[in-house]
Amino acid sequence: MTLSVREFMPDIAHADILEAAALCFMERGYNATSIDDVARRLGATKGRIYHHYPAKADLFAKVCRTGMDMNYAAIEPVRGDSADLLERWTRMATIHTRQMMETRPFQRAVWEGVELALRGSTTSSQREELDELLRYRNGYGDIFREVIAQGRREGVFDFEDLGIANQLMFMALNSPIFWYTKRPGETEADREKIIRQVVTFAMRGLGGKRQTQ
Amino acid sequence: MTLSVREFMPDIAHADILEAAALCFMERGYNATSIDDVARRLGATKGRIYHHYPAKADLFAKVCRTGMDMNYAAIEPVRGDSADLLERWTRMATIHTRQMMETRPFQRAVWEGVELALRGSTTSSQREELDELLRYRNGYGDIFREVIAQGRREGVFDFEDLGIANQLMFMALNSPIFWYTKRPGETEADREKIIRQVVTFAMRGLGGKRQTQ
DNA sequence: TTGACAACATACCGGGTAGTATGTTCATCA
DNA sequence: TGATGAACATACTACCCGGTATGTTGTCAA
Repeated sequence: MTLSVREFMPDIAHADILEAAALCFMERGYNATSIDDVARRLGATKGRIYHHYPAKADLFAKVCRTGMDMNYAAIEPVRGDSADLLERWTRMATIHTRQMMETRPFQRAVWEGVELALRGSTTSSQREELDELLRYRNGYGDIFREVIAQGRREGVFDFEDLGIANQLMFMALNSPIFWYTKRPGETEADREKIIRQVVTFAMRGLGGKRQTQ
Repeated sequence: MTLSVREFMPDIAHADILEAAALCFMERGYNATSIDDVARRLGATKGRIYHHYPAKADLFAKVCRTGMDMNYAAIEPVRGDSADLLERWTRMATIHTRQMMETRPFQRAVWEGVELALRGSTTSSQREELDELLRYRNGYGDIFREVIAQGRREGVFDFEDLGIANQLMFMALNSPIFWYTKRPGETEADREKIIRQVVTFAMRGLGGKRQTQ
């Protein structure tokens, strides 16, 4: 049961702006999105946005950070779970994948933000913000990394290089941000079926010993 | 044995420009890359580029198409392979993954081009070029899709939805374009080890019955 | 040797956009 | 009730970049 964007946001006015920004960034990418685009989607003008955010880069950074905040909040309940390790990983992966689908605009911003940070060819002002996003995201990734590392020690997972395995796992779990779109008559069962396939693919890929069928 | 960019290109002058453009597009993305950036990398000026390409979009499209050309050429030899189906898939996947690593700048352009095409928020002039790239790329994807579909019928693969399985498979096989970087003292054996892990992950993810260890 | 053309370089223009400076409205509170 | 400031809208500027128009150099053929 992940959080909706609005529920998670304390400030409603900001949530409006952030949602519109996230949608624009998802549809056109950071560079191709103008502040006027975001304002137009809000039915407002630049003034409103620049009143709350000093620069476009700050707005983007806020969208990214909000996306990661939601991810952290979503998996927090199962982190200290005392369940079987493979079961814990499955819960985490399921929650994560669902998160990718339900908050897709924010997660695509995170993806692009990480790409921008890794390229590193930006001005020093937004450089720091993007680096912080990268650290924030790596911290999140480490949570999964530790689980699959322990899983390998316990013999429930089987892979060679931990870094590569983690990358491949996240590529699979994150992939819905690229190809998932909510269909008109889509039910909760449909979504669960998609999530199950993604999680199963990743688990098998990691050499998981038990089938999550 | 994949083709190098220069070997594959018939026109040398064009290869210079395309390589420089691919590197720029990889480092900064399409929108953030100016024609002057590409020219500067070439040690030239805009004039040289605009003499050969009518617009920035055409240059980008050519880079993408070149990337796909190389992919098609690389897997062509094993398409009609009479080997065991899982073996054939493994060869194709291995070649594809190696291709992602060796021609990474071009493949990242392809990735961004597909993203741009799917977003569809571009002017009608480059719209047609991007749509053609999309078809070109889908044709390539269908080659793999048919193999894993047949594999499922023969019982060597096991997955639910064919479309989702194909997406997940390509996410894994393509992933090196995001995280792979050639290390200083890297050997051919190192590269093969990486490729093997990627291919193994994808094969297991697809429910492949035999281990490629 | 000269005309013609390819292959560039140089100089310039125009549109789009981030950011700013300046209104304007409305609620709140002394 | 008037002053104050938040929350915007409006109007404007400066800059970057795609594209073009024009100049320059070398080559090659007749």
